[in-house]
Amino acid sequence: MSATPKSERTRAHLRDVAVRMLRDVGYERTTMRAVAAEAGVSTGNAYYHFPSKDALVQELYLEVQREHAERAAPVLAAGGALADRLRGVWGASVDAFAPFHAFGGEFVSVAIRPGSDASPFSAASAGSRDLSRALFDEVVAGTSTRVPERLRAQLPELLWLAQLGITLYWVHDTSPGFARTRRLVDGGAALVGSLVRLARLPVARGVVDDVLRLVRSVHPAAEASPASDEGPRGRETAAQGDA
Amino acid sequence: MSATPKSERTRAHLRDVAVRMLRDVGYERTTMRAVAAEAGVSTGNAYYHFPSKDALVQELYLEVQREHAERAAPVLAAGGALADRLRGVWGASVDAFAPFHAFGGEFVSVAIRPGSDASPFSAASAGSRDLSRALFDEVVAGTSTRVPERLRAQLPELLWLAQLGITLYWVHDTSPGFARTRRLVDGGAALVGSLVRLARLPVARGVVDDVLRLVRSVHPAAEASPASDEGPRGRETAAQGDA
DNA sequence: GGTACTTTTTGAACATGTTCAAAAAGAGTC
DNA sequence: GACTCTTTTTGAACATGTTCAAAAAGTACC
Repeated sequence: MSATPKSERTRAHLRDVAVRMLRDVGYERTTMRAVAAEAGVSTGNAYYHFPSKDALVQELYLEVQREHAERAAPVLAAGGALADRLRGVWGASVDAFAPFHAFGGEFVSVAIRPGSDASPFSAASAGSRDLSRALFDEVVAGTSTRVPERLRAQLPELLWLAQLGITLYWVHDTSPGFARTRRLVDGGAALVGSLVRLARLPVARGVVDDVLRLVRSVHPAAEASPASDEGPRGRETAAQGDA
Repeated sequence: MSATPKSERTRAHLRDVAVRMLRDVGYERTTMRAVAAEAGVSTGNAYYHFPSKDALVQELYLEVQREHAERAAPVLAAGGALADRLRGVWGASVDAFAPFHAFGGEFVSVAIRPGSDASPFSAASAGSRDLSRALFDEVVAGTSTRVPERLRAQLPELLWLAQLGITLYWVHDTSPGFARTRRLVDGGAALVGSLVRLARLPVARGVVDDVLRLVRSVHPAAEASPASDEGPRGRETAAQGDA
């Protein structure tokens, strides 16, 4: 781990400078030359420690995700209804992401590119992704709302995907105080509550099963209908959805 | 319109070369210098006719959208159940987009950036956006399925947003023949059919209204709760959702 | 056809992300 | 300390998107 302490210090310093710069002046104006200069090393050296600019952005994501988790913690500790927990966790993301809204578009643009290390589905993002996913496992696990057994397994992932969708919406949201995004969060959370309640009714059972089956069949790690689905395909990374 | 015929010819030639190149070698390898050289003009001249590389990508979108509309036409002409029409139109997009899958990620990345001309919500995209939206107006208008009145007004836009989501999924889809995306299309279409049917039941009425109200309240062109919502904000363009 | 004006075109220039060969610094061994 | 060998660091180089001042071509009017 601590290869050479000297090298490790250079790396850490570069990361700190980069994260601070990304936060303060955005993606575009955070040039590799500027980061390197600010850190007191050469441009090439920055590339020795980080394979690309995206790799630096990745470090930022990790910080933001930690911030989100921290803000969500009290909500998760409190127990309560699913809708309330969801509202709390989704809402916490709006607060945690707020400082980055000005450059959110740039970050999302970088993150959405399939090959990008910064993609929420990439192997490189495993760290921040797992952090974020765990929040929704906890949302479901710790709620007093009775969640039908059939739903329990897949619900957290769906809520995480919804989190991505909300973030995508937020990036485009220019309303003061992100009022629209907050309406989306509040309404969405309430809706999920209603739907979960509704899912218990016999009329809904068919549709619920359809949805769950569809989600499963569409999941990259699918149970594979024609057997040869996820075999010798090495380059593929983790999960992916539609956000 | 036909300002100077000479200038117009240069512009058209640049556009044709660019679209062909984007189709054949992708976004990155289609450099402005290469486009200009291939068209037999200087680099600066390309910038005289198109303000940015994104503007050229915009031209590609228009072509692809036309292709989609063309493939969807027979389905739309045929009438029938909502689910079938949807499956046809969404499925047509998979076929129409297929030649660009290799570079789909690059295009989406460009399109997702809020300020970008290539964004599906930008003013510059009005042309291709309207083309695409009209498809879903027609899907709903021409179906034999009985769609509850409350739904009719908003359904087309929701389906269009779903189209964006499907495209986003497709971009990440590495399964052979886009099998996963096709499962998503088939399952999604069937699901919409079921849900519309379900929406007629009294139990569902409450949730349906919640959804519709939420979508409205979250729409940029919202009826504005605190009155000062869409006032003196000139730079804002058209609609936007979460895809 | 010449003169004033606008539109179009050019090519050099700039800052960017990234690469790379070579230099410098470290680490281990005698 | 000198000698290998690896790790780290450097700075110049490359191709990119974009800008810009100036040249060329076109147009309108005398």
